[in-house]
Amino acid sequence: MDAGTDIRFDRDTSNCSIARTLEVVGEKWTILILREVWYGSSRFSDFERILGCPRNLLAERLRKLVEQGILSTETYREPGARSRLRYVITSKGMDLMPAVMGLMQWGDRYRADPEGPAIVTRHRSCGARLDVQVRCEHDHHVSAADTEAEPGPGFRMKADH
Amino acid sequence: MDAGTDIRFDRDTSNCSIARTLEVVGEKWTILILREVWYGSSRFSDFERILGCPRNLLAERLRKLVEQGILSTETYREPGARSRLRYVITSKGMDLMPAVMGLMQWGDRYRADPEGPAIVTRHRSCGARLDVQVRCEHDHHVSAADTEAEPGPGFRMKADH
DNA sequence: ACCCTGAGTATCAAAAAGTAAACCCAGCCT
DNA sequence: AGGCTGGGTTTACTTTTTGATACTCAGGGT
Repeated sequence: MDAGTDIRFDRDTSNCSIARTLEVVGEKWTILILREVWYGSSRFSDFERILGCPRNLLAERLRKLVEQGILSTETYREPGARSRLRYVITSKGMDLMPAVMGLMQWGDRYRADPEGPAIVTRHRSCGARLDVQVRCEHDHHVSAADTEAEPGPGFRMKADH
Repeated sequence: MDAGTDIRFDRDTSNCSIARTLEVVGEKWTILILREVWYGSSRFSDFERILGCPRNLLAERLRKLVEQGILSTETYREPGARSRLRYVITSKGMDLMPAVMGLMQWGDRYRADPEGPAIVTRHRSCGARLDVQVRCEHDHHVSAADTEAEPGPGFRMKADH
């Protein structure tokens, strides 16, 4: 392979989609907050109770997720109470769920309790169990071992090379 | 919904497959090490050069990944050099790739450079571009918004509840 | 025997996370 | 008007994680 386009050599890793995603969701608690949102929670106090995480970090993570457009806030009103904020997932946030489900699937497979997983996920419309898969444009079901990575349009080598 | 099986209430989060997976790959650098392995690197010095991460952390992460069976070590020998270790991904490690590709796909979509992604991935056998998808057992293509989570066999409420 | 190189360890300072507690503020209730 | 409550913010302190740098070690080359 030509060293000029060998992605294993001195490529510039500043334009990496994985690293950029981790900048947004790679901090402690963030993925777990998204898990709770996916499971249906939306209130600060619910996140706090279930996660058991420090309130200052929770507030900080929620702020960042809203800033990034992964969550948005809505006001709601329970009878006899004043209106409050709730955090709801946006479509941009929903697009993170395949990755989150991928982490869950791996945990179910390799680190589950003897009794089985705590949570099972289903296709709401038909009730069938879910599976995260890699497919190609020809709709082949692709195993990870049968994938390859090559330089794309934003590929760059390190400047000082 | 019955509070006794409402996963949003006081469930015991110690048996969570997402959290357990993050215990293994949730630290800084770990996912990026797996990215490099996926791109084809296998040597300590390659990881160090490309990631630019501290060597002690790199050593620690590699040790943990080997301990967990995600990577394994092999010895290799280049002519005129002594035999050394190389890190190769196991099938258990390969099963993490859908989650990693999911993160990449989100970054490609929402945080890409104007020029486009640095790396594109293909199905090696047919050359077509890849897509991470959620499917159900009936092989429907499922959108994240059309999923639901319910208690599974390992579900438990908090003890002190 | 001595130097070189890849692959790590050891050490320590800096940054981030965790913990605990006090404080704030809007608005419903009395 | 004053108290109460949910949903936070602020501050102060401890512990853990990260980052930078120096050091080690094993073996091959000369």
